[in-house]
This record gives sequence, C-alpha cells and structure tokens, in this order.
Amino acid sequence: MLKIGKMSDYATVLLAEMAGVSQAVSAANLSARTQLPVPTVAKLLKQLSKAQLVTSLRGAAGGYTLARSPESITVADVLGALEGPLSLTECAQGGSGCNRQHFCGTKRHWHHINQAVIAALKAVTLADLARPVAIPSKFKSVVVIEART
Amino acid sequence: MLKIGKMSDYATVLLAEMAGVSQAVSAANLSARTQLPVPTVAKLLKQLSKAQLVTSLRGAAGGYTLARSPESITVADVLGALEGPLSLTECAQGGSGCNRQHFCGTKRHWHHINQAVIAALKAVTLADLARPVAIPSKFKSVVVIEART
DNA sequence: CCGAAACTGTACTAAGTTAGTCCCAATTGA
DNA sequence: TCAATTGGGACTAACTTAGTACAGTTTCGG
Repeated sequence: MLKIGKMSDYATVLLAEMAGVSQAVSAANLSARTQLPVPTVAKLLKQLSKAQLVTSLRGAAGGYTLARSPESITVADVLGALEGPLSLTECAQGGSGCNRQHFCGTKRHWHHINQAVIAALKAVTLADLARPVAIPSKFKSVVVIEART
Repeated sequence: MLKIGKMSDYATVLLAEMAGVSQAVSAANLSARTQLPVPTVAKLLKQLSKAQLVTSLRGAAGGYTLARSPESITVADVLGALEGPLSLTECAQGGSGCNRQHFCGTKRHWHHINQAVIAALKAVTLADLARPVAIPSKFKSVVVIEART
C-alpha cells in the first residue's frame, strides 16, 4: 500500500481548508467545515502547531492560522510534521537501521528512490491543494530538478 | 515515515541478488547469500512467485529464477506484489474508501501525487539495483515523462 | 521404486503501531 | 469572574506486521 497515516491525510485536508480562510479558526469550527471528528481535529492541530506549520491563539476568541503562506507549505512538510523524517526504508534514514548496512548494495539505491519520492511531495503546496483544479504545470519541472541529485 | 514494509525491502534485496545469478537458486541458498532468515526468505519467494515476478522449479534441484529480465522488473512491481496496489491514501486507490469522497477537494490531488511517486518507483529496475553504482541517467527523464499525466 | 531436496499453502502468535477518545491545566477576551 | 479555547498527557481498542511452524506435493537421483 505504501501508505501514509490517515492522520496525515486528514492534516492535508485541514490545512487546505485553512488556506481558504484568513481569520483564525477554532478546532471546533474546522471540524464542522471538514466533517472530521472534533477530538481528532484538535489533536492534529496541536501537532501541526508544534511543528510550526500553524500558529495558535489561545483564549476566548482563539484559534489557528497558517504559520506561512499556502504557497510555501508543501505536502512534504505536512507529512514530515506528522510522520517524522520521510524515508521508505530504515536504512535510507539516518538512524542505526538494519544490520546488513555494511554489505547491502541496495541501500544506496533506496536513498535515491527516496529523494525522488520526496521531490514529488515537495512539488505540491497547500495553495495547490486549496485550488479546485489539478496540479499546475510547475509540478513537472520541480520533480526534474529535485530528482537530479 | 511513509514507510514500506520491511518485507518489501527484503524482497528487493533478494531480487537484486537473483539478478546477478543465471541458474535457479533455492530459498536456502538465497538466505545464505543475503543473510536473511530462511523462513522469511521462503515466504517472500512464495509471494513473489504468486505475483509472477519469479518462476519456481520444484523438485530436488529446484529453486527460483527471475521470471523476466532484470531490466523489465521495477521497484514498483516489487512493491505492488507485496503491498497491493500502490496508493498513499485510501481514496487515491479505487476502493470504497473514506466517507468524505463526494465533497473532499483534496482527493484528486492525492491522485496526482500518487502518480508522481509511482513514476519514481517505476524508474528503477532490478538491473539498476544489482548494479553497484548509483541511479543511471535515464532516471530523470523517465520521471519527467511519467509525471506528465 | 524410494528417499531426499525443494517448493506450496495455510495457520498461528507475538509485538508493534495507529486511531480515536478523554481529562485537566493554562490562557485569554468579554 | 466566566466562558471559550489551546496545551499536554495518558490510555485503550483495533489493526497490521513480522516471524515461525507444519503438513502436503513435486521432482530428481540413485
């Protein structure tokens, strides 16, 4: 399945919704707009706030706002915030990883595949998600550039 | 993490190893070559056989061989065989999926992101993995072409 | 013809992860 | 002061994954 967590999916929906609103919105409000359960929305917004993708305003008329412009927040940012560093395999990530590292010839290839996937994720911004139409033309070029590592 | 299963990772290692051998190799043999546990290797080969990525030869001198040329088997094929259809989200996949399909504006975007990721995965073949050096130059161009859907 | 080597299929268990929920403390505006 | 709202945990139930085991079938070699 190569799946991302359901939470990450929800998060993109939330953020895309927020991209279309200028004022601060409360968790309850966002829940109503997106039809996602309130506790889940609240939990997600906390995480996004900690990752500094949204800024929070406490108090009676509080709520959340995008921390940056929708154009500058990418899907890669969102996934990174919720799932940690993006890495298809243990070894492509920095960490200790598997015990075959030293003789595993496949490792370095995973690294490149990883880069390409991340590039694809970086190519889509919240502004794109908020837009009703499909991926803009810039998509292609960005993928090319990033894949050239 | 955007993770793929450990099994998928192992599978690429196994297949890359097989790409370098012409004769049929037994599960035990492959286990020795890759240092992966025997039962796991056996299980994986069964799945790969069912997915028709490898062909099996039963009997005393039996074993497994790649069903196609290493150049024609991609990482996307391997992942597809072990994890089912490649799809980051439920909704990007065909299935019933989430209950917000009808009004979720994010869905169609996921579809495109998905395509780009799959393109990256299709761009790398077993022949590439078996090769000790990094991704060949064709990589870039393939990504471009596929992303243009 | 027999036995060893190898694949086939299925079932099972233990561990880890994820999704979802709840509660209480801290903050702010009216 | 009160009500609305975020902040930060903790917790549970369900699901998925990894890994193992075992009984059956096929084929080769002697």
